[in-house]
Amino acid sequence: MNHQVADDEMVLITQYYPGIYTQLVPQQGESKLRRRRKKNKGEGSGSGAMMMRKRKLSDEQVNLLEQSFGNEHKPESERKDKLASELGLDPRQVAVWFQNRRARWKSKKLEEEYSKLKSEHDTNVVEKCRLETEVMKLKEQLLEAEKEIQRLLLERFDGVSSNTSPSMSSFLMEAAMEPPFLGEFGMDGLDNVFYAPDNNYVQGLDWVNLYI
Amino acid sequence: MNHQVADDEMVLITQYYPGIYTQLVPQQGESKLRRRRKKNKGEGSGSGAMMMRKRKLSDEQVNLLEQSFGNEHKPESERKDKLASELGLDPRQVAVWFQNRRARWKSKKLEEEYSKLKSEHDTNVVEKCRLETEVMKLKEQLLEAEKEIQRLLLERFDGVSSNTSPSMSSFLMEAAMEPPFLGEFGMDGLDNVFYAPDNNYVQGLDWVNLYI
DNA sequence: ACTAGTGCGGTAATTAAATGA
DNA sequence: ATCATTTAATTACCGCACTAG
Repeated sequence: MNHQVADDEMVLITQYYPGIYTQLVPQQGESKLRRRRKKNKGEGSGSGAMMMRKRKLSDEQVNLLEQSFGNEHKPESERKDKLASELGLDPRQVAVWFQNRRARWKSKKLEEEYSKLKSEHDTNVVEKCRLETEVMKLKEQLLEAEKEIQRLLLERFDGVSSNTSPSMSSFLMEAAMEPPFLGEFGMDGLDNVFYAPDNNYVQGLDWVNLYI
Repeated sequence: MNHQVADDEMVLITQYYPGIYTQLVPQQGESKLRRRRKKNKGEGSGSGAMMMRKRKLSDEQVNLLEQSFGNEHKPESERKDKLASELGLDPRQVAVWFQNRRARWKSKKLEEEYSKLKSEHDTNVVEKCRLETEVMKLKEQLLEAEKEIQRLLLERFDGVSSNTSPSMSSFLMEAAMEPPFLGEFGMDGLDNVFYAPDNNYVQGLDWVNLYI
């Protein structure tokens, strides 16, 4: 009960209001090639110099506006004017409403995209970790296999290093002779495309609440 | 030189303004354990109902406010009051300014965090792709190695399937007998921790400009 | 319990700069 | 190139919630 001075009451304000945008403008054909009247002649609607300013649209007004926004975020001026007359609002107010609504929509979208991206990112981090482990494991197995092959070959020829499939053996050699457990795997053709910050710290949305 | 219409002019407005917030509060000791009782006495300051309201802070005022914001995002009331008197502003305006500034800072921070996260995410996607390829390659090699081992073993015993190191062989078997070229690798212990949308579409920031 | 003070989210409105026809 | 519209940034206010005395 501390500040109900003039909640959604009228507040007297000396404010020039944008013209009346009366729909009784001589309709000059097109929908996009007219409309000016910024230098409003204050007398319009309110007639007196003072205008009443309602601060906060009624639920009904908001509902209709919101519904229209659902249909199209950026309606034509004609649509806006029609809305204005239907709602008993100044066309200017409707225009302003849509502008602010778009801005709101945008930042909301940003937040949504952020959390979506965040969860995606997190799964990828986990996945990446798993893949790295997988690679290490496979390299180790490959090394063991190669050792086994060497053992079998040596056992067979006892000192001679000629085998039956040289191309495959060298192919295996190449892979198995890499130093295992390294975490980096060549960066074959994708160097320097992105810098890799590699900071896998997963912070929540807490930063929004700490200033400094 | 295009918009000096009435930049920092005055506009008459009927607005009750919160009291004067005199800075002559008796300082009661601590820095964190006081602060309450601003006793603003509403009718104060303006007393007359009409107030002058400057419609846009001067550069100087904004500069000082911005500087203060750099020091601390959420200054004490006393600090705000001091600022107000230094700048010739209503303490209310200063409070409002800080509030709006914080909101702005927050959404800006959100945008920054978003693009940071985005680039991180992109590098991870690339990395993940690379690792998957690596895994496939290694599995293939492992399969080849296992075939080679089988070949050598068969060649040696000609029909009998007893080898010299059974544990290692089964260990290799397990890995090499998985169907290669599959793109999924077990999901060992990490199932259902995160749902994996797996949509690697990399959209830019274009969505911000398309409504509908 | 009561009350004042503050922060925050949401919203309305205005202005400057960018864009478009 | 003027005029109209849109976006981004600002300023301000309300309503709610929380906190502290």
